[in-house]
Amino acid sequence: MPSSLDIERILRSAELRVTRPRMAVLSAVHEHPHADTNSLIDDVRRHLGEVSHQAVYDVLQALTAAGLVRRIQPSGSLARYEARVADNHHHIVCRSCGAVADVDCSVGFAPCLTPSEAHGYAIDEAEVIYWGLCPTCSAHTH
Amino acid sequence: MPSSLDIERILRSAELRVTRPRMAVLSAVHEHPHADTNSLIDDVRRHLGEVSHQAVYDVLQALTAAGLVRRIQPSGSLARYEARVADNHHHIVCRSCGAVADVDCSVGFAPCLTPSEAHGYAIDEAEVIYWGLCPTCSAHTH
DNA sequence: AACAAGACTTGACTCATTCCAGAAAAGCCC
DNA sequence: GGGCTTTTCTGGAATGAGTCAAGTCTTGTT
Repeated sequence: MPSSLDIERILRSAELRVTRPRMAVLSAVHEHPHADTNSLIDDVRRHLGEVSHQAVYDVLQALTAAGLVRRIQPSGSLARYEARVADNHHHIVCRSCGAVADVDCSVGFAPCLTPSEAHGYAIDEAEVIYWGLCPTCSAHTH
Repeated sequence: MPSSLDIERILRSAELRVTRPRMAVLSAVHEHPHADTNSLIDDVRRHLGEVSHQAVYDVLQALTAAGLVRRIQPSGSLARYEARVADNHHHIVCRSCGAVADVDCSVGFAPCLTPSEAHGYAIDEAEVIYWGLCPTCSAHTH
């Protein structure tokens, strides 16, 4: 888990100003991968006291634009954020409880980046989401 | 394009009652693949006159539950529906205008259904979304 | 220390989607 | 076809994530 000095260094290396909300949000994303925006807001407030939700939205957008954080949004769930970026991994989402887990790329490097027919699109990313039931939920259905 | 008789047959085969809104919605999804809910509402009203948006939402949910229609919702766009189901195809989404195109499965049958490590999840579907720029938008950026 | 650019706060607002309760229609049995 | 049950449709109001805009405060710099 990155120390607050690490966090600061990460922000500076992305040429982002270092502010308390930004530190807190980036730490929160590192500590709680796949957390949705509301959880992050709660977590940030737990550390800093009152922070406007708008600030958190802004920060998340800035971090995403800077590539420090990745936004994922499986159908039907809220926006979630994670700090693992640039390593081409994918996600498993539980249909029942919405839990998210990481999966490494199944077919080696940038596997699915070549669809059979691209219709003239210039493709730059292949996002893979596996749907299923997490261990807990599949246990409950028996 | 299915005739209204086909549409009726499809509904009955799924044990759904045949109502005018359902016929209209299912036709609209067949005619406009990847249309969002509002476009579908407009289209249905063009054919039937006034129909409550609630009815369209209900019908879409019923059709989705019955497996006659598939709901897709790429990050940041509204819910979209398509009538191609159960053939394991994927989508290309334009980052700029949100246009959606179909792509057949890149690696043959159910390709990505085997992640390297499933974390105990029981996986039933692999959803792949390719992100990029559609021909029109990539032309405009030059 | 002071400046300019960039962040944060506040509060109102948008808009897709959902909830609710009553009215209407469809399917089914006779 | 008529009556009964069940499901669907209507209309309006509510929910809630996310956005906008104007003003104030910070950060990093000169």
